[in-house]
Amino acid sequence: MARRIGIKDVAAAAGVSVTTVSYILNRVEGKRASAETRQRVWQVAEELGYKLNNLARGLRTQRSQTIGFIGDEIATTPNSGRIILGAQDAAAAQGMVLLLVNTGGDEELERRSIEMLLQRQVDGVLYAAMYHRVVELPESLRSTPTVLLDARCEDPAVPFVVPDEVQGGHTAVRELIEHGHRRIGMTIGVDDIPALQGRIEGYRRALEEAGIRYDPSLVAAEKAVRIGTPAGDADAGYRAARRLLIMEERPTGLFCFNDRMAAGAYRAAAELGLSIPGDLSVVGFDNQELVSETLYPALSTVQLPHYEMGARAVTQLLALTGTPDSPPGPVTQEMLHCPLVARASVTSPPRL
Amino acid sequence: MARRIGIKDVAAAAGVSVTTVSYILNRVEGKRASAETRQRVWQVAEELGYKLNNLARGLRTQRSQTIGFIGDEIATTPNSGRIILGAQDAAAAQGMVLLLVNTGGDEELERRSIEMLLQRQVDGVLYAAMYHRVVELPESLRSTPTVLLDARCEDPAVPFVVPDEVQGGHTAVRELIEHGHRRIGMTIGVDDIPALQGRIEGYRRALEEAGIRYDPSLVAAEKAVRIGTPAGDADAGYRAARRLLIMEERPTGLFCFNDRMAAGAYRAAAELGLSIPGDLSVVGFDNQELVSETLYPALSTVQLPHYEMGARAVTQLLALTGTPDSPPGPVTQEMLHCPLVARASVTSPPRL
DNA sequence: CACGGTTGGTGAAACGATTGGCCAACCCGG
DNA sequence: CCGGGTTGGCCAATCGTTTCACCAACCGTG
Repeated sequence: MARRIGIKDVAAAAGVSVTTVSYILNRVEGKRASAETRQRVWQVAEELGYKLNNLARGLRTQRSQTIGFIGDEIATTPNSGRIILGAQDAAAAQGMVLLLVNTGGDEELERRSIEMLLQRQVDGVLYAAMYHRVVELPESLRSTPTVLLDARCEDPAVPFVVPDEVQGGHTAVRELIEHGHRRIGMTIGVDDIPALQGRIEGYRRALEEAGIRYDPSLVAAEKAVRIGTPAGDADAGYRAARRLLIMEERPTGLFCFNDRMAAGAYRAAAELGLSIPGDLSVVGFDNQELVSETLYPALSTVQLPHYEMGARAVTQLLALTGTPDSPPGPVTQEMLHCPLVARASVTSPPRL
Repeated sequence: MARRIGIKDVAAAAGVSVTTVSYILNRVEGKRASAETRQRVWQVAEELGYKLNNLARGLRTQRSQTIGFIGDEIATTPNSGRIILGAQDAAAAQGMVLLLVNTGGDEELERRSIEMLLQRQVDGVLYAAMYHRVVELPESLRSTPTVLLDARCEDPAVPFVVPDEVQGGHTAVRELIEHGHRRIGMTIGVDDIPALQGRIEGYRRALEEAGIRYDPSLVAAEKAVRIGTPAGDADAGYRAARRLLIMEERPTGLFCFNDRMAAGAYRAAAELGLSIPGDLSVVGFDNQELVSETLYPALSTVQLPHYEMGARAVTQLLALTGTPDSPPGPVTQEMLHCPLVARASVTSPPRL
C-alpha cells in the first residue's frame, strides 16, 4: 500500500516549503502568498489526495479536536441516543468528533474510561448521567473542561445542562387544566430523583395557578417491582392509576410521571371500563415515542429535549474552552424547555 | 496550570534515558533492565502522575487505538444504542475507544464524516446501517479495514455481521407451533428489506417443518402511513391484524414483523373482543422492551442481538487488522442467532 | 543611491512518544 | 590477560504538523 502522502509531499510537488503549504492550507491570516502559489498548492494537494494527519497536528497544537462523551448508561434509556446524536451533530458542525466511552456505573471502569479519554488528549468532556441525577465530578476530570449532561453537581463551578422538570410538569398539568379538568391525579414512582421533585413542583404550581386546591390523596406513589425496567414502571403505573380511579370521586385527568407509567394507566382504565380520553384524559412525560405512539389513543406527553441537551452541552463546552473565533467564556448552567407534544389522550372532562 | 508531564520528565526524575522508560512502561520483551531500575521507573511514573500521550504514540506507531463508528441513523431506532454499547465494551476491553459519527443518511455529510475519521487515523471502521440493508461501501473506506454492521454488501470481500433473520422468524413461529397452533398468520409492512424476506422465509420453513401448508392469504401486508415511525408501524399492524382476525376462519396465532406492529395487533384484538393470549397468541420481533414490556400481557418476541452484533463487529475488526498477540486474520461474515424472549402473549390455542 | 517598507516566502525547532543500532561494563573460561 | 557473550542502557532519527524568527528581492522615494 502506498504510503499516505503528507504535507511535505505536497510541498515538494508544488515546489515550495512545507511552511508555505501549511500556511496556505490552513488559511492563516497575516501570512502572505501570491495568488498563484496559493492556487498551485491547493491544486497539488487535491491531485495528490492530501489528507491532514490530525494526530500530528494535535501533537503540535495541543488540541485534538475531539470531545469525550462519557455516560454511565449509554443507551439504557433509549432516548439517550438522542443526546448523543445532538452532541455529535453540534460537534461535527465545528469540525469536532465525539469519543465515546461507557461506564455502566462501575467506579473502576469509569476511572479507566476517563483515563483513555485523557490519554487521547480530548479537548473537553461531556459527562452524562441519565435521569437527571446529582453526581460528583470524578477527580480526574477536574483538570479538563467538563460539562454535565442531565445531571447536576454540588459544585457551582461545574456547568451543566438539564431539562426544566418544573416547567415540564407545569406544562403537562396545564394542558389538562386548559381542557377543563379540575380534579387531576398524578402517578409517581418512589425513587427520589430531582426529576420527580421537579415534576411534582410543576404539578402543584399549575394547580395553584388555576386556583385548585392541592390534594395529597390525588398523588399516588407506587414502587416499581423490577425497578428501571419498562415492565416495572408500567406495572407501578397501573397500580397507582387504579388506586386513583377507584376513588369515590375519581380524577378526570391524570398526569403520569413518565410514559411507561402512563401505559399502565391505560391498562387500569381499560380494566375499569373507562375510555381514554372520553372518561379519562392522560398526559405522560418523556415522549418515548415507542410508548407514546404505540399506545392507543396516542399519548399526549411532555418531551424531554434530549437532542437539544446534547447540542447545548457541546456548545457550552466549546464556549468554555474557546474556539478560534471566540475567546473562552464563563461557566453556564442551563435548564432546557420541555415542550408539550399533544396527541390524542386529552380532551374535555366528561360532564357529570 | 502545570504542564502535563511527559516521558522525559519521568526519565529525568528516575535518572535514566527516555528509551529505557519507554521500554519499561511498555513492557517491551527482549529489552532488559534491572529489576531495580524497572521498579524505580514505575514508581517515579506513578508519583509524577505520568499519563501517556496517545497522539504522540499514534503518530510514531501509526496506530491510534481508535475505531471509527459511522452510523446512518444513530439512535433513530432505539436499540441501535445497544449496538454502540456492545461495540464500545468490546473495544474498551482491548484498550480501544470508539470515535462516533453520524450521517443522517446524507451523502455529503457522510463524506465529510468519514474524512474526519480518517484524518484522525482510525485503525478501522464500523459502518452501521440500521435495518439490515444492502449498502455499498463508500470509496473512501476501501483503504481502511471496515466491517459492516446490520448491513451487507455485494462485494464478498467486505466482512459483516447481521442478525439471522431466517432463524429468528423460524424461532418465532416455532414458538406458536409448539404451543399447538396450526393456523398462524403473519403481519408485515411493505418495505422490501432483507429483514422482511428473511423473516418470511423463517415463517415458511417453520410451517413446512410442522407439515402445515403455507397459505398466502394468511400473510397480511399493510403499508405504514407515516413510514418508520412507531405510530405508523402500529397502525399498519393494526390494519393487517384486523384483516386476518375478521376472516372466516381466523388464525389463532400471529407472528408480527416487529413489536410495533404487534402493538397494533393488540389493539385489533381488543377491538374485536379477543383476549390475548386466551383467544389469540402473538409473537413479535425486535424485543424493543419499551413496547414488548409495556404491552399487556407482555409480548413474547424474538430478540435482535444488538449488543452482540456490536461486540462481534469489533472482534472481527480487530481480527482483521491483527492485534499485538495475533496476526491479521481472514474476512468473516457472520449471522448472529436471535433468541426467543418468552413472555405472556403465547399459550395454547382455544379449543374450538 | 541609500533606505525603509512590503511581498513572498524559507529553515528549523518544537510537540511526545517509539525503536533500530550501538556500546560500555562485567563475567567467565581458557 | 584475552576473547566473546551477556547485561543494562543510551543516542538519535523519526512520525507529520505548526509556528517563530528570519530573509532576499523588489519598489518607490527623497
